[in-house]
Formats: sequence, structure tokens, C-alpha cells
Amino acid sequence: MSRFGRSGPPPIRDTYSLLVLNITFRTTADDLFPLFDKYGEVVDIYIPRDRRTGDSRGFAFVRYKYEDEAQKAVDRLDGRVVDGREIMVQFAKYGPNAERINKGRIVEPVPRSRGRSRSRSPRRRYRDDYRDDYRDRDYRRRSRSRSRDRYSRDSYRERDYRRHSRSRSYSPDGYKKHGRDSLSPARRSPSRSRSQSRSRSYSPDDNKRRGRDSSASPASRSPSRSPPRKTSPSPERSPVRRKRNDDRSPRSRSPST
DNA sequence: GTTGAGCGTT
Repeated sequence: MSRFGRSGPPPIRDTYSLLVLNITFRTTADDLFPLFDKYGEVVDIYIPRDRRTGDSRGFAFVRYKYEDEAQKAVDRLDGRVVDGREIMVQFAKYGPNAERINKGRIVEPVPRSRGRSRSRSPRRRYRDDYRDDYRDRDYRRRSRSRSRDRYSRDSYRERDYRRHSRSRSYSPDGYKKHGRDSLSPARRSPSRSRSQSRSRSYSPDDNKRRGRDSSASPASRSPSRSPPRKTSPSPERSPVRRKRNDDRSPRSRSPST
């Protein structure tokens, strides 16, 4: 959404987009508007936000009406301390539709034949990512924060184990049959996998171990072919049922009712 | 609850 609250983004064909990086996650377009507006005519300001929490991603786009003003803003506001952090202002390289931009102005349409120019960005656009199945996978774009493990790692350990599970599921020798099952990793009781994972370790030997066991005792290890339901040590511990039961009627557990 | 290289629409 634009800071001006229009129906949509204003035409950028006559505007010059500036990329503002290193801004605080609390900085909003309203905070940047007076700063950039002082150096030129700001057409629009847009700050990408997280689709989950809606928090700022740490950067913003400022559109100027004229290049000279945009350039001046870059020279003036680049390195400026905003909200306690030094922001970085520079001309946008890509447009909202992945257009190639020069000095904030579109110079070429979407490059389809050659993506080498954009190869400088190993990351893929999260837009194309979440619309596929961003729900199944965790938000990688925020997962980059490696400094987050300093305050709590156990809480996010589950995400790690999921990654391992996925990695294992995607193993070329992991599933020789149709990969359709891979689409439903939840049916194999992720909770159970976690219990095992916690009991043992995240050692990469897991896949090798499975392969070895599979050769030794395919019947006792086949998770899909022969689910050890009968051999289940505690069938009543089913986390799904228990969880659902607890979720549906947490109060029903009360003896008196 | 947090975080910090980069590129965009709720």
C-alpha cells in the first residue's frame, strides 16, 4: 500500500524509485516521507512488510518525480541516521514487476531470455515463493537472521528438524516411488519423528541408517509399508488424537460436569 | 519476543 493510500501504485514510468536500506523495523513511510520530501517531490513511498506479522522488512522504496531530486536525496539521506540507525539510500535496480531500472527509471521490460543480469541475487523473490506453498515451508527470508539464535534456539529447533525432515524426504534415494507421498509428510506423524529425532540426534547418519536398516529389516523399519502400529509402545500417546481431544474440549476433562 | 542482507504493493 502506498503511503498516500491510493487504489494502487502510481505509474513509475515517470517516477524514480529509490531504495532505502538499513532502516529500522519500526520506521514507517510516514517517518520517511518528511525526510525525503524535503529534498524533492516524493510521488510515493512503499515499505514491504511481512505477510505474517506485517512488520517492516527493513527497507523502503521512495519514488521521486525527478531524477535530480532523487539523486539529491540519495546524496543527502544516504548515511543519514534515522530512528537510531544509519539508512542507506540508493537507486532501485529492479521495479515492482522485476523490470530493469536505471537511475530509478525503467529502461527495459522484464528480462526473460537472460537472467544472468539478475544472477547477482541468489535469493528468489519471496512473492513467487509464498504463493506456491509458503505455508508449508518456513519463511526463509526472515530465517536469514542468524543472530536470533542467541536468545532462543530451542523454540526454533522445531523448524530445524522440519528442514531435516524435508531434506530427507527429498532425498533421491529416500523415495524411489512416487514423490506424491513427499507432499504429505504430515501423515507420517511429524510428532513421532520429532520424538525420535530428539531421542537420538540430527546426525546425517539418519538417512544412511535407514538405508542400512532397510536392507537388514525392511519390515521392521518400513514407515510407510508397515506402520508399526501394533508394535506401538504407547498407542494411547497419539499426539494427534490427544491434541485434538484437548483442543476440542479442554474443559471436558473435568470429572465434574 | 527477535533480526540486518537486500530490491516493491497491501
